[in-house]
Formats: sequence, structure tokens, C-alpha cells
Amino acid sequence: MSATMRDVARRADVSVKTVSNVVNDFPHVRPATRERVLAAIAELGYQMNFTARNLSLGRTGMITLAIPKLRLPYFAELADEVMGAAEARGYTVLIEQTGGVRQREIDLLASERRRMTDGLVLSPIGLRAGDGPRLETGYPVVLLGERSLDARVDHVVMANVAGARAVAEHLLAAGRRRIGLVGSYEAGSEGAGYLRTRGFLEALTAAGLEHDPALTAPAEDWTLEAGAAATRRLLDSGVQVDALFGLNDVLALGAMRVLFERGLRVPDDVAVAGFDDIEEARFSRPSLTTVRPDRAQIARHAVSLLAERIAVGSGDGVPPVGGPAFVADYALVVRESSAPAGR
Amino acid sequence: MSATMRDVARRADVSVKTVSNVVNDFPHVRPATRERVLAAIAELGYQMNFTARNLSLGRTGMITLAIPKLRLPYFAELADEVMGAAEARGYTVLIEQTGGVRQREIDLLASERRRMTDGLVLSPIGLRAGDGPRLETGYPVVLLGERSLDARVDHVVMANVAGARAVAEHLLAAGRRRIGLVGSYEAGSEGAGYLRTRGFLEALTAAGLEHDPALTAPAEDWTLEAGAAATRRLLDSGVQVDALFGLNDVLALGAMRVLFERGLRVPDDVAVAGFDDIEEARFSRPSLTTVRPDRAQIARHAVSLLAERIAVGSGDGVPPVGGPAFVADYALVVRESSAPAGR
DNA sequence: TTGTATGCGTTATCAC
DNA sequence: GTGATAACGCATACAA
Repeated sequence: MSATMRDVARRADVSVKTVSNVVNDFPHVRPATRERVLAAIAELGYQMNFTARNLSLGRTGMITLAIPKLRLPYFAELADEVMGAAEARGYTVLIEQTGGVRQREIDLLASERRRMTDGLVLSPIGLRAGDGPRLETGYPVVLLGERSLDARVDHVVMANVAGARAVAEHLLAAGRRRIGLVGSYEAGSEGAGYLRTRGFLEALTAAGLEHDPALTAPAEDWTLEAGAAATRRLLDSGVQVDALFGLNDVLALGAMRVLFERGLRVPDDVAVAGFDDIEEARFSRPSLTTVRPDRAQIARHAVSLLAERIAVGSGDGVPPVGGPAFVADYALVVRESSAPAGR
Repeated sequence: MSATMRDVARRADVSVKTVSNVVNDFPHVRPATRERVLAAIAELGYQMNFTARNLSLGRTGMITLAIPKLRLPYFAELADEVMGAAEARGYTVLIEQTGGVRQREIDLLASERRRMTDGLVLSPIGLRAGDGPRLETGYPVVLLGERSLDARVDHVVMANVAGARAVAEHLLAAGRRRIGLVGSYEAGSEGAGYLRTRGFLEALTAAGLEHDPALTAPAEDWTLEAGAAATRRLLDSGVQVDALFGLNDVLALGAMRVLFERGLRVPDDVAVAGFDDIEEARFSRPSLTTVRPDRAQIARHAVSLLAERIAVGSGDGVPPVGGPAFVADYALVVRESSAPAGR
């Protein structure tokens, strides 16, 4: 069993308090004693017991990041960013996967296990409009990538509507008129799927067009597999399309795969665009036009908000929370999949 | 802020011990008292403080999974599998990224923070042959995907040599003779890169061929970007190739992208194969021939070994550790990128 | 500058 | 069955 502070204290012939002072870099420790303590620590190979420290401090130094699926490149990249931002503030990140299932997301909020961490960054997929109150638990929470959940909780969102509108406008400007929409969203979810769809429809409306319902390809999931399946169904239905907009990049990439299988050329026959700008979008064949949200900014801001929320604690002067959402920057990235001149 | 066991005990007019018995589902609690306690818990909204429990139990119920990069699809998928396997055994997984940097991997082993978890599943990239002893810290550790690190530590490996040999044999059987090798490894690393290269070379030798050094395309990293860059350099060098073997799938996908840019057809002009069978390999254009290691098996076995190691503790009867490595199953998956007849 | 004593919220060892 | 009470290892008023 490893040494404790008491062991070190005995060895260095000081009190535990002094050892604590040394390991915590407190000032006011005579150099000589410090040396003695450090020597004892080295000799005994002492390592701090963080559980004990956490109990004493009433905090763990960990935050939870709850995302739908780690296997989705977007969330892996996001997790990486969040871990970086958290580390910069001295936090360790515990990743939980919700599968985008509403009940899992709710459980996570009510869970006892959440108490192993000081706060939660939640990327909700399943939560519905009425679920707002569930979030107000007094436990520090920051919402990611969603809005209109009307909860008094801090949230960092991306420009889902504007980004999707930009994509649609780009496709329209390129002369595309029969744009298929790959992906769907649970009714009432008000999530990214809903918002991106809205942006897409707004652009059509603004152009004086109407979206043909037959051009919608619902996908149960936001994965390559689902994108491919949805596109297969769409093409099988016999409708004509000259463009496809995937509600995220993997849906779009899955769609491109099917277009290839069907012998349709991208972008000549069908232009394709996605949303997220995952790394794979730059290396696909053809490379994928998409919307790049500023992930680093989102991560930094979310962690920053959460840290702030944790810092104020549940003290009595509980400051108002859930101000206007922070909206991260985005950029439309045009690549080969929608380039005017083919490749 | 939130209620403690003492609060609940007072409220239910019992002792803390009884409350503890109830929440831990201990037998020998009179139904009536149990009801009273549960009622008090509900009324006060009591939630267990896990930090305190952990301190008392001397364990945290968490294990660390240390991988190079979460953004690499292979590791994201692996993490997902490990989380699943860990959950099945009641463990929560804390993911750490090493960036494949040797010092980071070493730090992780010596780190104090590691003590927040009960054990470590480490996927080493940077560790070298002589680093074995560093792993024998008395802290439960299971190595992933490596071998020949000659440490007395449990390890779960994949059939790197055999898998790579199978790929090479497949390419040779298809008549390819000038096979470029995309990716490299740090000298002395004895890692997956080294082993896969060895398997590749073995196949050539067995076929009575020699590997032309000019056909090696070193990559600093195992990423799409690095795979593309390496392939560009290789092609720029002017050597002729009729196949490319990426030491992992993303290297191969990056290579395919460059072949496309250079107007080379896959597989007609150049066949391509990778290693890992990440999900993207099924949806790329063309789909990628690769080796599929049984990730679920690897994850289950690693977690199982670690749980065992944790269970025996550092008691005196420390059983021997680091038996023969468990070698996971694998399968060669032939897809369009190396299909004999083009698409 | 350093030591003493007490608390953090659980679990575990006993008695009762 | 249930209740005091001592750990668990560290932090921190308060003293010295």
C-alpha cells in the first residue's frame, strides 16, 4: 500500500499540515523543512490520494461531457477540443455516451454518478422542448449545440439555421433546384436536425421555391450507414434530384457512397453538401462541401461557462443563469462535391 | 448543500449505518425501517456522495483508457467498445489522450492523477523496447495492441504480423508486384507499425520478392493528412507502384485521395489496402480492403484482465502477471479497392 | 512558520 | 436488526 501524508510527516519529522503545505505549494514554508519533506516524499514514493483530497475539498476537478456517440467523428473531434479546453483550466473530462436517447440524457441529469464530477456539458439530442425544467437541477450544466430548449441553463450553440441556409443558398446559386434532404429529426425535438432543416427551408422560401416532400430522405440515425440507406430509399422512389444536403457530414458521405454505387456523378449529376466539416470531408472523393462550425470556440466557451458556474457554487447569491445563448462562428466551405465545374 | 446520510438518518429516525444498509441493498433490514428510510431519501432528495464512498472503499470504480488520439476513428471505436465492456463490469471509463508521445505515456504511468482510477488500459505507441520495467509499478495495467515490450504486464494484442501478411499475400495473389508501403514507425518502437511492416515484408520474402526501399512512404503520423502527404511524396519521387498498403486505414484513405487527385484509378492502376476496418472503410470510394481485428473481443478481454488484476489487489499473494499475450481474432476483408475486376 | 484538532460523507467493526 | 464509533487520507481553522 502506498504511503500517506502521515507517513511522510513522520519520516520528515514534521506535521501533516506541513506536508500538505509543501505538496500544495503554499508559501511560508521554510526552505529547509521543504527539502526535508520533499526528500521524504521521494524516499517513500508518496503519491497524493485524490479521493481523499476531493472529499475534503468538496470537488473532484472532473467534469462530464455527455455526447451521443464517440464514434461519430464530429463528437470525437468535439470531445478532443473540450478535453483541451478543460485541461487548460485544470479539469479532467469524463466522457459519457447517451446514444442520443432522451431517457439516457435525463438519467444523466438525475444520476447519482454525476456527483463524481463537478459539472456537466451536455450535448442533447433526444431532449424535447418541454424538458427544459429537468435541466434546472442546481447542478452546474452547460448545453451544447442546442437552443430553444427554453431552460434557464447556459448554452453554447452553433449557427444551425444560418449555416444550413448558407448551404442551401449556395446550392441554389449553383442552379440546383431539386435538392434532396438527407436526414430527419424527431418531431418536437427542436434539435440541430430541426434547426438545420429550418435554415434549409428558409433559403428555399426566400428563393420563391417550395420544398417537395418527396425529396426528403429520413434517416433514423446520423451515421454513414443511415445516410446511405436513406439515400437508397430516396433514389429507389424514382424522384429526380440534382443535389443532396446531408444534415451532417456523415449522412452526406453515406449519400455520396450510394450515388457512386448508382453511377451518378458528383457534382455533375448531383451536388452534395453536409454540415460539420469533419476531417473526413476534406479527404473524401470528391471532397465535401460543408459548414464548419468553430469547434474550438464552442469547446472553450462551454468549459468557460461551466467553470464559472462551478466557481460560484450553489452559494446563496446564485447569479442569474441561462442568459442569451452564445452563438459560435461558422463558415461555409465549398469543395469539389458542389464545385460548379466538376473537378 | 445536498443531504447527507446523517440527514436521512435523522429524518427517518435511524442510524447512518441503517441508511447505508438500505442504499446498499443489504439484507437484514426490516421492511418497515427500509420504507421509512426510502421515504426520507425521497423527501430530502438524497444522493450518495461517491467521493466519500470511494475513500471509504479504497477504490473509485473508474478505470483509465489511454489512447493516442480520440479523433482517430480506430481509437474512437475502441474507446466505445471499452466503455461498453467496462460498464458491463460496473466500471466507468476515463479517457486520456497521449498523442502517441512516449513521455506522455510514461507520465501517465507515474502520474498521481492515475490514482483517481483503479487501473489503466494503455494503448502504447511511443513506448520502446527497453521501457518494459516502467510498466511494472504495482498499479493494475493492461497493455493494448502491442507486444514485445517484454514487460511483466498483461497484454492483449491483435495479429499485426499475420494480418499484414494476409494483406500482402492478397495483393501479391492479385498480381501486384510494386507495392508501396504507406506509413512508418519510430525505430525501436516495436509497435503496431513495426509489426505490420514485418508481416508485409514476410509475405514478400515468402513470395521470393524483395521490398524496394524506394517504395516506402514514411508518415510522421497515422492520419489522413499524413497518409496523403506521404503518398504525394512517393508519387513525386517518380517510382512506379501498382499497389499501396497503408499501415492503417486512415493512411490508406489519405493515399486513395491523392491517387484520385493524380488521376490514378483504384484498383485498376493502383490497388489499395489498409488495416483496422474502421467504419469509413466501408463507405469510401472505392471501399477499402483491410484487416478487421475483433475490437469487441479485444476490449472485453482487456477490461476483464484489468478487473481481475484490480480484484486481487496488491495483496501479498500477488499472482504472476504478464502471461502469454491474448491474441485477438482478425479477418481479411476484401473490398473494391483491391477487387480483381475493378468495380 | 508549524502543529493540533476537527470535518468531509461513507463504510465497517463491533457491541447491543 | 440496529446503533455508536472508529477508520479512510487530506484540508483547514485556530493555536502556538
